[in-house]
Amino acid sequence: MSLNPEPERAPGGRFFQVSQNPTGRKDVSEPAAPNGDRTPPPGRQKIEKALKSLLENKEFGAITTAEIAKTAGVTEALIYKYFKDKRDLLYQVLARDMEHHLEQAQLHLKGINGARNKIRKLIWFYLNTYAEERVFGQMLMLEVLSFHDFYQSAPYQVLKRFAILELGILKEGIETGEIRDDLPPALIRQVIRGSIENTCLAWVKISQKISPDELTENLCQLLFKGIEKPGPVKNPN
Amino acid sequence: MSLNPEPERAPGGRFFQVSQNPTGRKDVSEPAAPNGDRTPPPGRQKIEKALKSLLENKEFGAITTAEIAKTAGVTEALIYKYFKDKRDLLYQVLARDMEHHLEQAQLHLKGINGARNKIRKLIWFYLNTYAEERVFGQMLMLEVLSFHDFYQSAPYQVLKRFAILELGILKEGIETGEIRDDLPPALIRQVIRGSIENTCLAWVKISQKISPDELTENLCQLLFKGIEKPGPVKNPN
DNA sequence: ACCTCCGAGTGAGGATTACTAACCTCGACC
DNA sequence: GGTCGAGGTTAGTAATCCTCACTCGGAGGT
Repeated sequence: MSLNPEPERAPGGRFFQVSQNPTGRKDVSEPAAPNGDRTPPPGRQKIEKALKSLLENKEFGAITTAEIAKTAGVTEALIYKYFKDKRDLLYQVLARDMEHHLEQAQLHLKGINGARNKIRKLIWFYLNTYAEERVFGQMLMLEVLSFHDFYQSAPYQVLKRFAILELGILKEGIETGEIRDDLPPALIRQVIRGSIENTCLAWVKISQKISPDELTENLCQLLFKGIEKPGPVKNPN
Repeated sequence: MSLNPEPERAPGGRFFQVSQNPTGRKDVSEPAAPNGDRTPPPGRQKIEKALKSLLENKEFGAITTAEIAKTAGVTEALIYKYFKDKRDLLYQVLARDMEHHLEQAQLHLKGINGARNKIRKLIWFYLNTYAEERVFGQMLMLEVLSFHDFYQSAPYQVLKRFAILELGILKEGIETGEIRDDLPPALIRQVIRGSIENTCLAWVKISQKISPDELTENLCQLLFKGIEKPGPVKNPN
Protein backbone atom coordinates (compact mmCIF):
# COMPACT_ATOMS: atom_id res chain seq x y z
CA MET A 1 0.00 0.00 0.00
CA SER A 2 2.68 2.39 0.91
CA LEU A 3 4.48 3.57 -2.12
CA ASN A 4 6.69 5.76 -0.09
CA PRO A 5 10.30 5.69 -1.02
CA GLU A 6 10.68 8.96 0.79
CA PRO A 7 13.86 9.24 2.75
CA GLU A 8 14.35 11.02 5.98
CA ARG A 9 11.13 10.31 7.64
CA ALA A 10 11.49 10.65 11.30
CA PRO A 11 8.29 9.56 12.92
CA GLY A 12 8.18 7.90 16.20
CA GLY A 13 10.37 8.80 19.03
CA ARG A 14 10.92 12.28 20.15
CA PHE A 15 13.25 14.57 18.38
CA PHE A 16 14.81 16.47 21.14
CA GLN A 17 15.30 13.72 23.56
CA VAL A 18 18.02 15.20 25.61
CA SER A 19 20.73 12.77 26.32
CA GLN A 20 21.96 12.81 29.83
CA ASN A 21 25.32 12.57 28.23
CA PRO A 22 26.52 15.86 26.83
CA THR A 23 29.18 14.25 24.74
CA GLY A 24 26.54 12.54 22.71
CA ARG A 25 28.25 9.24 23.21
CA LYS A 26 26.52 6.57 25.06
CA ASP A 27 28.46 4.89 27.73
CA VAL A 28 26.41 1.77 27.51
CA SER A 29 29.16 0.28 25.46
CA GLU A 30 31.69 0.77 28.20
CA PRO A 31 30.58 -1.43 31.03
CA ALA A 32 32.97 -2.67 33.63
CA ALA A 33 34.35 -5.50 31.63
CA PRO A 34 36.50 -8.10 33.31
CA ASN A 35 39.58 -6.77 31.66
CA GLY A 36 40.61 -4.05 29.33
CA ASP A 37 40.39 -6.49 26.45
CA ARG A 38 36.90 -7.15 25.40
CA THR A 39 35.81 -7.86 21.92
CA PRO A 40 32.50 -6.23 21.21
CA PRO A 41 29.55 -8.62 21.49
CA PRO A 42 28.63 -10.36 18.27
CA GLY A 43 25.25 -8.70 18.06
CA ARG A 44 26.83 -5.29 18.08
CA GLN A 45 29.31 -6.19 15.40
CA LYS A 46 26.57 -7.61 13.23
CA ILE A 47 24.55 -4.43 13.58
CA GLU A 48 27.42 -2.22 12.50
CA LYS A 49 28.20 -4.47 9.58
CA ALA A 50 24.56 -4.50 8.56
CA LEU A 51 24.40 -0.74 8.46
CA LYS A 52 27.51 -0.50 6.36
CA SER A 53 26.27 -3.01 3.86
CA LEU A 54 22.90 -1.31 3.63
CA LEU A 55 24.59 2.01 3.01
CA GLU A 56 26.11 0.54 -0.12
CA ASN A 57 22.94 1.15 -2.05
CA LYS A 58 20.65 3.25 0.09
CA GLU A 59 20.95 6.51 1.89
CA PHE A 60 20.87 6.54 5.63
CA GLY A 61 17.55 8.32 5.95
CA ALA A 62 15.87 5.65 3.89
CA ILE A 63 17.21 2.77 5.95
CA THR A 64 14.90 1.68 8.72
CA THR A 65 15.86 0.20 12.02
CA ALA A 66 13.78 -2.85 11.17
CA GLU A 67 15.85 -3.30 8.06
CA ILE A 68 19.09 -3.03 9.95
CA ALA A 69 17.95 -5.52 12.53
CA LYS A 70 16.77 -7.95 9.88
CA THR A 71 19.96 -7.96 7.86
CA ALA A 72 21.94 -8.19 11.07
CA GLY A 73 19.88 -11.12 12.21
CA VAL A 74 18.95 -9.58 15.54
CA THR A 75 15.96 -7.78 16.94
CA GLU A 76 15.36 -4.11 16.65
CA ALA A 77 15.59 -3.57 20.37
CA LEU A 78 19.17 -4.73 20.45
CA ILE A 79 20.22 -1.73 18.43
CA TYR A 80 19.13 0.46 21.28
CA LYS A 81 21.05 -1.59 23.77
CA TYR A 82 24.28 -0.46 22.18
CA PHE A 83 23.39 2.77 20.49
CA LYS A 84 21.43 5.62 21.88
CA ASP A 85 20.01 6.47 18.49
CA LYS A 86 19.80 5.32 14.97
CA ARG A 87 22.04 8.29 14.29
CA ASP A 88 24.38 7.31 17.11
CA LEU A 89 24.93 4.04 15.33
CA LEU A 90 25.97 5.93 12.22
CA TYR A 91 28.27 8.16 14.21
CA GLN A 92 30.03 5.32 15.94
CA VAL A 93 30.57 3.43 12.73
CA LEU A 94 31.84 6.56 11.08
CA ALA A 95 34.11 7.40 13.97
CA ARG A 96 35.82 4.04 13.75
CA ASP A 97 36.37 4.44 10.02
CA MET A 98 37.73 7.92 10.42
CA GLU A 99 40.09 6.84 13.12
CA HIS A 100 41.45 4.24 10.77
CA HIS A 101 41.85 6.67 7.93
CA LEU A 102 43.58 9.15 10.17
CA GLU A 103 46.19 6.56 11.01
CA GLN A 104 46.58 5.74 7.36
CA ALA A 105 47.01 9.38 6.49
CA GLN A 106 49.75 9.80 9.04
CA LEU A 107 51.43 6.72 7.69
CA HIS A 108 51.29 8.01 4.15
CA LEU A 109 52.90 11.27 5.19
CA LYS A 110 55.94 9.61 6.71
CA GLY A 111 59.18 10.33 4.96
CA ILE A 112 57.85 13.20 2.93
CA ASN A 113 59.78 16.42 3.10
CA GLY A 114 58.40 19.88 2.58
CA ALA A 115 55.01 21.27 3.36
CA ARG A 116 53.86 21.52 -0.21
CA ASN A 117 54.79 17.94 -0.90
CA LYS A 118 52.90 16.89 2.18
CA ILE A 119 49.85 18.84 1.14
CA ARG A 120 49.96 17.27 -2.28
CA LYS A 121 50.19 13.86 -0.75
CA LEU A 122 47.34 14.55 1.62
CA ILE A 123 45.13 15.76 -1.18
CA TRP A 124 45.88 12.62 -3.09
CA PHE A 125 45.13 10.56 -0.02
CA TYR A 126 41.73 12.13 0.50
CA LEU A 127 40.75 11.81 -3.11
CA ASN A 128 41.91 8.26 -3.24
CA THR A 129 40.08 7.36 -0.05
CA TYR A 130 36.85 8.88 -1.28
CA ALA A 131 37.31 7.08 -4.55
CA GLU A 132 37.96 3.70 -3.06
CA GLU A 133 35.57 3.77 -0.12
CA ARG A 134 32.47 5.28 -1.49
CA VAL A 135 30.36 4.49 1.54
CA PHE A 136 32.77 6.28 3.79
CA GLY A 137 32.73 9.37 1.64
CA GLN A 138 28.97 9.37 1.51
CA MET A 139 28.65 8.99 5.24
CA LEU A 140 30.98 11.86 5.89
CA MET A 141 30.03 14.26 3.17
CA LEU A 142 26.32 13.90 2.95
CA GLU A 143 24.79 11.96 5.75
CA VAL A 144 26.48 13.71 8.58
CA LEU A 145 27.88 17.16 7.92
CA SER A 146 24.42 18.68 7.74
CA PHE A 147 23.18 17.69 11.15
CA HIS A 148 23.53 19.81 14.18
CA ASP A 149 24.26 17.06 16.59
CA PHE A 150 27.17 15.87 14.52
CA TYR A 151 29.19 18.72 15.86
CA GLN A 152 28.97 17.24 19.33
CA SER A 153 29.61 13.70 18.22
CA ALA A 154 32.58 11.39 18.31
CA PRO A 155 33.40 11.50 14.60
CA TYR A 156 33.54 15.26 14.77
CA GLN A 157 36.27 14.93 17.33
CA VAL A 158 38.23 12.85 14.86
CA LEU A 159 37.58 15.44 12.21
CA LYS A 160 39.19 17.97 14.50
CA ARG A 161 42.27 15.80 14.69
CA PHE A 162 42.45 15.87 10.93
CA ALA A 163 42.27 19.62 11.19
CA ILE A 164 45.19 19.67 13.61
CA LEU A 165 47.23 17.55 11.26
CA GLU A 166 46.47 19.81 8.33
CA LEU A 167 47.05 23.03 10.21
CA GLY A 168 50.38 21.70 11.43
CA ILE A 169 51.54 21.17 7.89
CA LEU A 170 50.36 24.60 6.85
CA LYS A 171 52.15 26.29 9.73
CA GLU A 172 55.30 24.39 8.96
CA GLY A 173 55.05 25.63 5.39
CA ILE A 174 54.58 29.18 6.51
CA GLU A 175 57.64 28.99 8.70
CA THR A 176 59.83 27.54 6.01
CA GLY A 177 58.57 30.11 3.53
CA GLU A 178 56.90 27.60 1.27
CA ILE A 179 53.48 29.05 1.94
CA ARG A 180 52.47 32.66 2.04
CA ASP A 181 52.15 34.13 5.49
CA ASP A 182 49.65 36.88 4.84
CA LEU A 183 46.56 34.70 5.19
CA PRO A 184 45.21 32.79 8.17
CA PRO A 185 46.06 29.09 7.98
CA ALA A 186 42.53 28.19 8.99
CA LEU A 187 41.22 29.86 5.87
CA ILE A 188 43.71 28.12 3.66
CA ARG A 189 42.66 24.85 5.18
CA GLN A 190 39.00 25.52 4.59
CA VAL A 191 39.65 26.35 0.98
CA ILE A 192 41.58 23.16 0.43
CA ARG A 193 38.99 21.02 2.18
CA GLY A 194 36.18 22.76 0.41
CA SER A 195 37.78 22.15 -2.93
CA ILE A 196 38.25 18.50 -2.22
CA GLU A 197 34.82 17.93 -0.80
CA ASN A 198 33.07 19.84 -3.51
CA THR A 199 34.75 18.01 -6.32
CA CYS A 200 34.18 14.67 -4.63
CA LEU A 201 30.58 15.51 -3.94
CA ALA A 202 29.96 16.35 -7.54
CA TRP A 203 31.54 13.08 -8.35
CA VAL A 204 29.48 11.10 -5.87
CA LYS A 205 26.18 12.75 -6.63
CA ILE A 206 26.35 13.28 -10.35
CA SER A 207 28.42 10.22 -11.05
CA GLN A 208 31.06 12.41 -12.54
CA LYS A 209 34.03 10.16 -13.01
CA ILE A 210 37.40 11.28 -11.86
CA SER A 211 40.83 9.84 -11.53
CA PRO A 212 42.47 10.69 -8.22
CA ASP A 213 45.93 11.02 -9.71
CA GLU A 214 44.97 13.46 -12.38
CA LEU A 215 42.67 15.43 -10.13
CA THR A 216 45.38 15.76 -7.52
CA GLU A 217 47.65 17.32 -10.06
CA ASN A 218 45.03 19.76 -11.22
CA LEU A 219 43.93 20.68 -7.75
CA CYS A 220 47.48 21.33 -6.64
CA GLN A 221 48.14 23.44 -9.68
CA LEU A 222 45.10 25.48 -8.85
CA LEU A 223 45.57 25.75 -5.14
CA PHE A 224 49.28 26.37 -5.22
CA LYS A 225 49.50 28.82 -8.09
CA GLY A 226 46.01 30.28 -8.18
CA ILE A 227 43.69 30.84 -11.07
CA GLU A 228 45.40 33.87 -12.52
CA LYS A 229 47.27 33.40 -15.70
CA PRO A 230 50.90 34.13 -15.05
CA GLY A 231 52.61 36.55 -17.35
CA PRO A 232 52.12 40.17 -18.27
CA VAL A 233 49.74 41.79 -15.86
CA LYS A 234 47.06 43.62 -17.72
CA ASN A 235 44.74 44.77 -15.03
CA PRO A 236 46.36 45.34 -11.65
CA ASN A 237 43.84 44.43 -9.01
CA MET B 1 33.50 19.65 -18.23
CA SER B 2 31.09 16.86 -17.65
CA LEU B 3 29.14 19.08 -15.35
CA ASN B 4 28.01 21.03 -18.31
CA PRO B 5 24.55 22.04 -17.39
CA GLU B 6 22.24 20.44 -19.83
CA PRO B 7 18.63 21.40 -19.74
CA GLU B 8 16.53 18.58 -18.43
CA ARG B 9 12.84 18.46 -18.47
CA ALA B 10 11.12 19.97 -15.52
CA PRO B 11 9.68 17.61 -12.94
CA GLY B 12 6.08 16.68 -13.08
CA GLY B 13 4.93 19.08 -10.42
CA ARG B 14 2.99 22.07 -11.53
CA PHE B 15 4.23 25.56 -11.08
CA PHE B 16 2.53 28.55 -9.64
CA GLN B 17 4.99 30.99 -11.08
CA VAL B 18 3.82 33.92 -9.11
CA SER B 19 5.15 37.41 -9.43
CA GLN B 20 6.42 38.86 -6.25
CA ASN B 21 4.02 40.84 -4.19
CA PRO B 22 5.90 43.50 -2.27
CA THR B 23 2.93 44.91 -0.44
CA GLY B 24 2.01 41.61 1.08
CA ARG B 25 -1.58 42.43 0.33
CA LYS B 26 -3.12 40.34 -2.34
CA ASP B 27 -6.71 41.17 -2.84
CA VAL B 28 -8.23 39.02 -5.52
CA SER B 29 -9.73 42.00 -7.19
CA GLU B 30 -8.21 41.36 -10.51
CA PRO B 31 -10.28 39.24 -12.82
CA ALA B 32 -7.25 37.20 -13.74
CA ALA B 33 -7.27 35.59 -17.10
CA PRO B 34 -8.89 32.18 -16.85
CA ASN B 35 -6.01 30.22 -18.27
CA GLY B 36 -3.27 32.53 -17.08
CA ASP B 37 -1.41 32.26 -13.82
CA ARG B 38 -3.25 33.59 -10.83
CA THR B 39 -1.96 34.70 -7.50
CA PRO B 40 -1.43 31.66 -5.32
CA PRO B 41 -4.17 30.90 -2.82
CA PRO B 42 -3.68 32.36 0.64
CA GLY B 43 -3.37 28.98 2.26
CA ARG B 44 -0.46 28.14 0.10
CA GLN B 45 1.30 31.38 0.82
CA LYS B 46 0.78 30.94 4.53
CA ILE B 47 2.26 27.47 4.40
CA GLU B 48 5.40 28.65 2.65
CA LYS B 49 5.79 31.53 5.06
CA ALA B 50 5.30 29.21 8.00
CA LEU B 51 8.06 26.91 6.85
CA LYS B 52 10.45 29.77 6.39
CA SER B 53 9.78 31.16 9.80
CA LEU B 54 10.15 27.76 11.44
CA LEU B 55 13.46 27.26 9.69
CA GLU B 56 14.75 30.29 11.54
CA ASN B 57 15.44 28.24 14.63
CA LYS B 58 14.96 24.61 13.74
CA GLU B 59 16.34 22.28 11.14
CA PHE B 60 14.05 20.96 8.48
CA GLY B 61 14.12 17.38 9.65
CA ALA B 62 12.92 18.41 13.07
CA ILE B 63 9.99 20.40 11.79
CA THR B 64 6.77 18.42 11.61
CA THR B 65 3.98 18.90 9.17
CA ALA B 66 1.65 19.46 12.10
CA GLU B 67 3.85 22.30 13.23
CA ILE B 68 3.89 23.87 9.80
CA ALA B 69 0.14 23.65 9.55
CA LYS B 70 -0.35 25.09 12.98
CA THR B 71 1.85 28.13 12.48
CA ALA B 72 0.31 28.64 9.08
CA GLY B 73 -3.17 28.49 10.55
CA VAL B 74 -4.34 25.76 8.21
CA THR B 75 -4.81 22.05 8.41
CA GLU B 76 -2.13 19.53 7.71
CA ALA B 77 -3.92 18.11 4.73
CA LEU B 78 -3.78 21.39 2.90
CA ILE B 79 -0.05 21.09 2.63
CA TYR B 80 -0.52 18.04 0.47
CA LYS B 81 -2.98 19.83 -1.75
CA TYR B 82 -0.20 22.06 -2.99
CA PHE B 83 2.94 20.09 -2.34
CA LYS B 84 3.55 16.52 -3.14
CA ASP B 85 5.84 16.09 -0.16
CA LYS B 86 7.17 17.77 2.86
CA ARG B 87 10.41 18.01 0.92
CA ASP B 88 8.63 19.31 -2.14
CA LEU B 89 7.50 22.23 -0.04
CA LEU B 90 11.10 22.91 0.88
CA TYR B 91 12.21 22.64 -2.71
CA GLN B 92 9.60 25.01 -4.03
CA VAL B 93 10.34 27.60 -1.38
CA LEU B 94 14.02 27.26 -2.06
CA ALA B 95 13.58 27.49 -5.81
CA ARG B 96 11.77 30.78 -5.51
CA ASP B 97 14.47 32.20 -3.29
CA MET B 98 17.20 31.04 -5.60
CA GLU B 99 15.49 32.51 -8.59
CA HIS B 100 15.39 35.83 -6.80
CA HIS B 101 19.04 35.65 -5.84
CA LEU B 102 20.02 34.74 -9.35
CA GLU B 103 18.39 37.89 -10.62
CA GLN B 104 20.10 39.90 -7.94
CA ALA B 105 23.45 38.39 -8.83
CA GLN B 106 23.04 39.31 -12.47
CA LEU B 107 22.08 42.81 -11.44
CA HIS B 108 25.13 43.17 -9.24
CA LEU B 109 27.39 42.12 -12.09
CA LYS B 110 26.15 44.81 -14.43
CA GLY B 111 28.71 47.39 -15.36
CA ILE B 112 31.65 45.43 -14.09
CA ASN B 113 34.52 44.94 -16.47
CA GLY B 114 36.96 42.09 -16.46
CA ALA B 115 36.49 38.48 -15.46
CA ARG B 116 38.51 38.72 -12.29
CA ASN B 117 36.54 41.71 -11.14
CA LYS B 118 33.35 39.87 -11.86
CA ILE B 119 34.51 36.85 -9.93
CA ARG B 120 35.44 39.00 -7.01
CA LYS B 121 32.05 40.62 -7.07
CA LEU B 122 30.30 37.30 -7.32
CA ILE B 123 32.21 35.93 -4.36
CA TRP B 124 31.26 38.95 -2.35
CA PHE B 125 27.66 38.54 -3.41
CA TYR B 126 27.48 34.93 -2.28
CA LEU B 127 29.14 35.62 1.03
CA ASN B 128 26.93 38.59 1.63
CA THR B 129 23.80 36.67 0.74
CA TYR B 130 24.69 33.82 3.04
CA ALA B 131 25.48 36.30 5.76
CA GLU B 132 22.27 38.23 5.46
CA GLU B 133 19.86 35.42 4.74
CA ARG B 134 20.89 32.70 7.05
CA VAL B 135 17.83 30.58 6.42
CA PHE B 136 18.52 30.56 2.72
CA GLY B 137 22.08 29.47 3.23
CA GLN B 138 21.03 26.73 5.57
CA MET B 139 18.39 25.45 3.21
CA LEU B 140 20.80 25.28 0.34
CA MET B 141 23.93 24.11 2.04
CA LEU B 142 22.68 21.63 4.54
CA GLU B 143 19.10 20.69 4.11
CA VAL B 144 19.19 19.97 0.44
CA LEU B 145 22.54 19.25 -1.13
CA SER B 146 22.75 15.88 0.56
CA PHE B 147 19.57 14.39 -0.80
CA HIS B 148 19.40 12.37 -3.92
CA ASP B 149 16.10 13.70 -5.10
CA PHE B 150 17.36 17.24 -4.95
CA TYR B 151 19.24 16.62 -8.15
CA GLN B 152 15.96 16.14 -9.97
CA SER B 153 14.24 19.06 -8.32
CA ALA B 154 13.39 22.56 -9.40
CA PRO B 155 15.97 24.35 -7.24
CA TYR B 156 18.68 22.22 -8.77
CA GLN B 157 17.71 23.57 -12.14
CA VAL B 158 18.28 27.06 -10.82
CA LEU B 159 21.61 25.95 -9.42
CA LYS B 160 22.56 24.92 -12.91
CA ARG B 161 21.78 28.37 -14.14
CA PHE B 162 24.17 29.73 -11.55
CA ALA B 163 26.70 27.34 -12.96
CA ILE B 164 26.17 28.69 -16.45
CA LEU B 165 26.66 32.21 -15.21
CA GLU B 166 29.87 31.30 -13.43
CA LEU B 167 31.27 29.25 -16.25
CA GLY B 168 30.56 32.06 -18.65
CA ILE B 169 32.66 34.44 -16.62
CA LEU B 170 35.46 31.92 -16.36
CA LYS B 171 35.50 31.29 -20.07
CA GLU B 172 35.51 34.98 -20.75
CA GLY B 173 38.51 35.31 -18.47
CA ILE B 174 40.31 32.52 -20.20
CA GLU B 175 39.78 34.16 -23.56
CA THR B 176 41.00 37.54 -22.44
CA GLY B 177 44.00 35.98 -20.78
CA GLU B 178 43.02 36.94 -17.27
CA ILE B 179 42.64 33.36 -16.19
CA ARG B 180 44.94 30.48 -16.90
CA ASP B 181 43.87 28.22 -19.69
CA ASP B 182 45.54 25.00 -18.64
CA LEU B 183 42.78 23.85 -16.30
CA PRO B 184 39.18 22.92 -16.99
CA PRO B 185 36.81 25.76 -16.10
CA ALA B 186 34.48 23.33 -14.39
CA LEU B 187 37.20 22.45 -11.94
CA ILE B 188 37.99 26.06 -11.24
CA ARG B 189 34.35 26.66 -10.60
CA GLN B 190 34.10 23.77 -8.21
CA VAL B 191 37.07 24.98 -6.25
CA ILE B 192 35.63 28.45 -5.94
CA ARG B 193 32.22 27.19 -4.92
CA GLY B 194 33.71 24.69 -2.53
CA SER B 195 35.76 27.37 -0.87
CA ILE B 196 32.78 29.61 -0.42
CA GLU B 197 30.48 26.91 0.81
CA ASN B 198 32.99 25.43 3.16
CA THR B 199 33.82 28.70 4.82
CA CYS B 200 30.16 29.64 5.08
CA LEU B 201 29.27 26.26 6.44
CA ALA B 202 31.86 26.53 9.17
CA TRP B 203 30.42 29.89 9.92
CA VAL B 204 26.83 28.65 10.02
CA LYS B 205 27.49 25.51 11.98
CA ILE B 206 30.14 26.59 14.42
CA SER B 207 28.96 30.15 14.72
CA GLN B 208 32.31 31.31 13.51
CA LYS B 209 31.85 34.97 12.82
CA ILE B 210 33.00 36.47 9.57
CA SER B 211 32.76 39.70 7.74
CA PRO B 212 31.90 39.28 4.06
CA ASP B 213 34.07 42.18 2.95
CA GLU B 214 37.19 40.96 4.62
CA LEU B 215 36.60 37.35 3.70
CA THR B 216 36.08 38.27 0.07
CA GLU B 217 39.45 39.93 -0.01
CA ASN B 218 41.19 36.97 1.58
CA LEU B 219 39.44 34.43 -0.60
CA CYS B 220 40.31 36.31 -3.75
CA GLN B 221 43.90 36.62 -2.67
CA LEU B 222 43.99 32.89 -2.14
CA LEU B 223 42.10 31.81 -5.20
CA PHE B 224 43.73 34.24 -7.57
CA LYS B 225 47.32 33.97 -6.47
CA GLY B 226 47.42 30.57 -4.80
CA ILE B 227 48.86 29.50 -1.51
CA GLU B 228 52.48 29.54 -2.53
CA LYS B 229 54.57 32.31 -1.18
CA PRO B 230 55.66 34.49 -4.05
CA GLY B 231 59.28 35.39 -4.30
CA PRO B 232 62.32 33.59 -5.52
CA VAL B 233 60.97 31.02 -7.90
CA LYS B 234 63.09 27.95 -7.52
CA ASN B 235 61.68 24.80 -8.99
CA PRO B 236 58.29 24.58 -10.60
CA ASN B 237 56.91 21.41 -9.12
C1' DA C 1 24.58 -28.13 44.42
C1' DC C 2 22.28 -23.80 44.87
C1' DC C 3 21.87 -18.98 44.75
C1' DT C 4 22.97 -14.51 42.79
C1' DC C 5 24.45 -11.43 39.48
C1' DC C 6 25.04 -9.60 35.01
C1' DG C 7 25.41 -9.02 30.21
C1' DA C 8 23.38 -10.53 25.76
C1' DG C 9 19.30 -10.63 23.60
C1' DT C 10 13.96 -10.68 22.86
C1' DG C 11 8.73 -9.56 22.44
C1' DA C 12 5.32 -6.63 22.52
C1' DG C 13 3.83 -2.57 22.35
C1' DG C 14 3.61 3.08 22.52
C1' DA C 15 4.09 7.62 20.68
C1' DT C 16 4.61 10.31 16.93
C1' DT C 17 4.91 11.08 12.39
C1' DA C 18 4.06 11.78 7.11
C1' DC C 19 0.65 11.23 4.22
C1' DT C 20 -4.33 10.12 2.22
C1' DA C 21 -9.24 9.40 1.01
C1' DA C 22 -13.47 11.21 1.41
C1' DC C 23 -16.12 14.98 2.36
C1' DC C 24 -17.72 19.98 2.74
C1' DT C 25 -18.38 24.90 1.01
C1' DC C 26 -18.97 28.47 -1.86
C1' DG C 27 -18.65 31.37 -5.77
C1' DA C 28 -18.54 31.45 -10.98
C1' DC C 29 -20.56 30.36 -15.06
C1' DC C 30 -23.87 28.64 -18.32
C1' DG D 1 -30.89 26.27 -10.72
C1' DG D 2 -27.70 23.03 -11.72
C1' DT D 3 -22.91 21.90 -12.34
C1' DC D 4 -18.14 22.30 -11.68
C1' DG D 5 -14.05 22.90 -9.59
C1' DA D 6 -10.85 25.18 -6.42
C1' DG D 7 -9.97 26.02 -1.53
C1' DG D 8 -10.17 23.81 2.62
C1' DT D 9 -11.29 20.22 6.45
C1' DT D 10 -12.21 15.73 9.14
C1' DA D 11 -10.84 11.61 10.40
C1' DG D 12 -8.22 8.56 9.85
C1' DT D 13 -3.74 4.85 8.45
C1' DA D 14 0.49 2.65 7.92
C1' DA D 15 5.06 3.22 9.08
C1' DT D 16 8.75 4.25 11.92
C1' DC D 17 11.75 5.05 16.05
C1' DC D 18 12.24 3.91 20.40
C1' DT D 19 11.05 1.93 25.38
C1' DC D 20 10.15 -1.37 28.97
C1' DA D 21 9.63 -5.47 31.06
C1' DC D 22 11.26 -9.77 30.42
C1' DT D 23 14.14 -14.40 29.37
C1' DC D 24 18.28 -17.05 28.95
C1' DG D 25 22.72 -18.79 30.18
C1' DG D 26 27.07 -18.78 32.16
C1' DA D 27 30.58 -17.26 35.84
C1' DG D 28 31.57 -17.27 40.48
C1' DG D 29 30.96 -17.28 45.38
C1' DT D 30 29.42 -20.11 49.41
